[in-house]
Amino acid sequence: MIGHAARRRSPERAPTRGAVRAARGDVATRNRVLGAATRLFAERGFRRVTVRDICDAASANVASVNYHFGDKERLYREVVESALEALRGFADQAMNAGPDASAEQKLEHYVRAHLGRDPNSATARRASVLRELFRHELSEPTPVGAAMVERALKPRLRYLAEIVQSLLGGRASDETVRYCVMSIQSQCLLPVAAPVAFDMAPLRSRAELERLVRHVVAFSLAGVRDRMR
Amino acid sequence: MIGHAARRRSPERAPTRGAVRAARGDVATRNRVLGAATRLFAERGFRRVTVRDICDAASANVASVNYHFGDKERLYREVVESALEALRGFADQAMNAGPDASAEQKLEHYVRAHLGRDPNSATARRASVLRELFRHELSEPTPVGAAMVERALKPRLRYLAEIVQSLLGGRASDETVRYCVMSIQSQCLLPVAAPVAFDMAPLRSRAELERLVRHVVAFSLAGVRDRMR
DNA sequence: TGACGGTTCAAACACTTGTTTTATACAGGC
DNA sequence: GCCTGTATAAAACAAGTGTTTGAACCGTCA
Repeated sequence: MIGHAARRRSPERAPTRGAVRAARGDVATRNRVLGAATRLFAERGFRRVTVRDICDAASANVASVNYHFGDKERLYREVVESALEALRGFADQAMNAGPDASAEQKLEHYVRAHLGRDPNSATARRASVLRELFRHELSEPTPVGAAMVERALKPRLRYLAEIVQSLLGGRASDETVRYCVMSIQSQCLLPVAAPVAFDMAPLRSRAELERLVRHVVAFSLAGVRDRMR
Repeated sequence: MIGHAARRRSPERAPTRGAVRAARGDVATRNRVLGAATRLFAERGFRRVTVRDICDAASANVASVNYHFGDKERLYREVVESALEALRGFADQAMNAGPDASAEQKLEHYVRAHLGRDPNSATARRASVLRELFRHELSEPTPVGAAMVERALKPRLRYLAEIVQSLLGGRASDETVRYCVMSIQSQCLLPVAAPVAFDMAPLRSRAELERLVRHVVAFSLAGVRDRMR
């Protein structure tokens, strides 16, 4: 499994091109497998999905995972890679409140991108795939998880640090900034990471989401400003 | 596995008593297995531990799990049960700041119990077992997880709600109180639930922990008070 | 002492899971 | 036509996993 090299000989040279059959009506098997794997890995995590689950869901043969991706782990890596790629749009949007936004407006925009999004929107769903994958990585770490932190989370923390620094007028220690970032990001992450912990499971109404966003923004602004003195 | 009844016939009547051998030098096999299982489940979660792992660690035979506990799932349940029991001391302490403590002092005491504890203390280690178990439950839910939320988390949220209500002077809506509780508890939980996300992995010094506690308290007090207006 | 009963052990069983193999189908180049 | 390379299918393989079995061990007590 993950962390071990493929057992015997790995098909180093991936099937170069071709997909002759796929030119016709149906989606290429490779894509169907990738799609099913994305859905299932997000639902259950790496270990709790079998290649048979994936291939059944994709109406493909058991061997197709190994044929098209080498092994289960590389399929997982490709799923994560695609999710990270698809998330770029989300991240760009969350970290772009407009050219002349104040620090307060940036913070509100950032929080809203995380908590206030209609869960049925396309970006929200793509973002939620990565979030689910990440959630599973927390308790079931694979070497892939580090890449997710590095590419998806770290940039946001840096962006948030800029906002906080700006709010504090540059008069705070690095440690204070780090703690404020942690406090804010915790509020953005935990409710979605552990919905069960807060009875957040039922999907909230748009109005309720908006009140939640306003709460987190107000709470955090007050918290940060208190640290200024 | 979990969620399914035992396959053939389960030893309904647990081995009544006895443990004749254990009266002597060594710890009873049952206890060794329970201890090893606690450690391993906390480390890796239910599915990623095999009964052979447990029995090896406990220097016991493979059959001992099924003999003493019926099956792997019931062993897990007993581990969680013990952890919940052991945690009671921690919870009592976290939710008892002394007879005449102010709401502010209660909050500080509560936060310190969660974030500011020397990770090597006995209570902290017992609490961390349950936290680890819970962390795994987040991404790999078993029927046992609900009990953990109900018995370990819900009471704390209620206690925190009392503090917040007191801080707000009873002049806030239930929703506001709920959101404040969420904001505070998020800060108490996430850093320990997802240390990798915040570079919190290296154990912090006592002084650093103390500063973190003070930050969370100040940040949260300011946040709550802001919601009062 | 010898039957009894709780306990332990090595081995086996039944099943799952990732992977490999072997065979077949099919399109394009010779 | 044949040959080659790609793609899919069915079956098999090897390792791992939860569980069961049947014998052996060892105090206890009639």
